[in-house]
Amino acid sequence: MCGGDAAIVMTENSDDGPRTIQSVEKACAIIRALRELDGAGITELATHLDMSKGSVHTYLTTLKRNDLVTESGGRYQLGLSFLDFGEYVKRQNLVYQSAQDSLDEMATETGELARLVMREGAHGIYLAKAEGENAIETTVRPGQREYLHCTSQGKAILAHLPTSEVRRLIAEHGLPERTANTITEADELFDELEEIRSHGIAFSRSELTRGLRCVAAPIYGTDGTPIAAIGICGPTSRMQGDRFREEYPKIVRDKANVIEINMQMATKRHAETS
Amino acid sequence: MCGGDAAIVMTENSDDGPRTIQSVEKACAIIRALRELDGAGITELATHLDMSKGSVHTYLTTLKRNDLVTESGGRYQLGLSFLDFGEYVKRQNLVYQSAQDSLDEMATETGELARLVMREGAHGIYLAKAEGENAIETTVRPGQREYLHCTSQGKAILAHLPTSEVRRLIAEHGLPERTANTITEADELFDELEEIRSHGIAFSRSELTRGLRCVAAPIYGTDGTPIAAIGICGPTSRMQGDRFREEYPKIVRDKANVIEINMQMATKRHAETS
DNA sequence: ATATACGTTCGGGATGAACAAACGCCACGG
DNA sequence: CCGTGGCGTTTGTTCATCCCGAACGTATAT
Repeated sequence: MCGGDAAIVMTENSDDGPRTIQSVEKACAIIRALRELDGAGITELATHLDMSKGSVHTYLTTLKRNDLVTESGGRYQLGLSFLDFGEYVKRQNLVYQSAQDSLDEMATETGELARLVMREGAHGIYLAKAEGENAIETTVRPGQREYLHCTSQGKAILAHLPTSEVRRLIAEHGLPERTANTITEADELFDELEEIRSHGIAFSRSELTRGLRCVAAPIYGTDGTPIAAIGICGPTSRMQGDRFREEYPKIVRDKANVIEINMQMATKRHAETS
Repeated sequence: MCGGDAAIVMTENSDDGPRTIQSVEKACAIIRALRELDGAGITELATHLDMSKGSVHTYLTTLKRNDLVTESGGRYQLGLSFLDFGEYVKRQNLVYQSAQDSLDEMATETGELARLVMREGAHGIYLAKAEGENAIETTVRPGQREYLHCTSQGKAILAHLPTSEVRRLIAEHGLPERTANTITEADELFDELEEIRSHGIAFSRSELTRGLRCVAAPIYGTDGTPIAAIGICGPTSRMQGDRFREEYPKIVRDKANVIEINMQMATKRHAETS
């Protein structure tokens, strides 16, 4: 036998779940690092990620060949291809396609800011907005992620997910605190979700930004689970009384419904052509 | 000797240039395929890419863990993280930051569509636009790539690159034909570039879209090479006479200059703070 | 009920990724 | 002018890792 007894070595992915390609994980780590560092050199990345210089170099060459990173003068940065993919992902998204018109209408009818957020796991991802005449300016950027439990739109989604699913998300991600108003206790969250269900609408209470108030409603996918949410956001001063309690909730619910119908029609159309 | 004569095997990356990580190449291929196919199942991808099902599954699991793809009901799609990265890449881009205001001004002053294109290799990447009162609608989307030789903005960049570099690009990519008006002969291209240099401005001649005309000027980076271009685009009917030959070229050149200065100031500021 | 198609899991063997060290290059500074 | 340090790049070798193929479980359709 060549080599004598085979030493039983600790191969395999330790144990953390299903098999993964470690090279791809490393490539993803490099991409994330390039973002965090706003671009970097090879040595910098190597120390940051605890890899050998040679190895980092090979990875970067590969990513560069695939246009995911660019290099100039020894400095590597994320490439503009991401912009291309990002636009693609957005436009190909069914909710985005179906919501565009309704968002615009919401904005012009209310004069405020209308927003679309989509769920991905425990996060809500801000997809699109439409600005009314008096719309506030926000620093939120498309693609930005935020935990569902700390935005009104996120809570609108959570409220209509199965309780077991919500518990799973809490167990997995906890309830990270974002501002002093963030709900950090599970019981408190469930009370709030209960209230949202009874109203059919989620209100925010300045959880992320002081003085900002939102009215949000969920959008259901074809499978009956909430997959997104739309909302109207404005300053507390204008988001009050009847408008805040009756008018805007009605608008938001109506538009959410229109969007759902648009989505259903689009899926039907798609099924027919294939 | 363990194993007898070692069979000399053809390992290594065949020969095509520098070493790359093949797993990462495959991951990139999968990402591209998911885009082409607008999402796909595992078997579909496996046949499309000529890989084994098991292998594709492992890759997709890895990409899913890193939020680059999402899965629902056995159907895999590119994830919304790309939107996040795309926005990041855009906003972190120095040219984009410096050009925003100038673009808006160009649009309001002319009433037409103002555009910003950035170079990446042999391609121009459409980065941003500003719409004037009468701006035409285009189907071009941020992040979209087009060869430099078939847009006015691309030619504005080419004209001010070293001739050797232009030759290299032609040798590597050729001059693919996009419409009947595309320049496909190197000599013809060099004549046109010569003319652009003498005017200091690039005019389009409906190369990509019938009835569309542009006036474009390059934007130089700190190293003295053109790295981007801005342009005013409108219908041939309005892009005529003095406006087309004098007024708009002047505006475009001026704004390009402002953008260059903005960029220099930004880099200086950045250097100081570090 | 049977068959087909699909996603998933798993072992074993070949391939390829990682390391480390050396190299070339440039910019400083002695 | 040469030495020195920092950087990106290259390369040989070794061992881990990824790939294949085949089996399994499940859902859907005939």
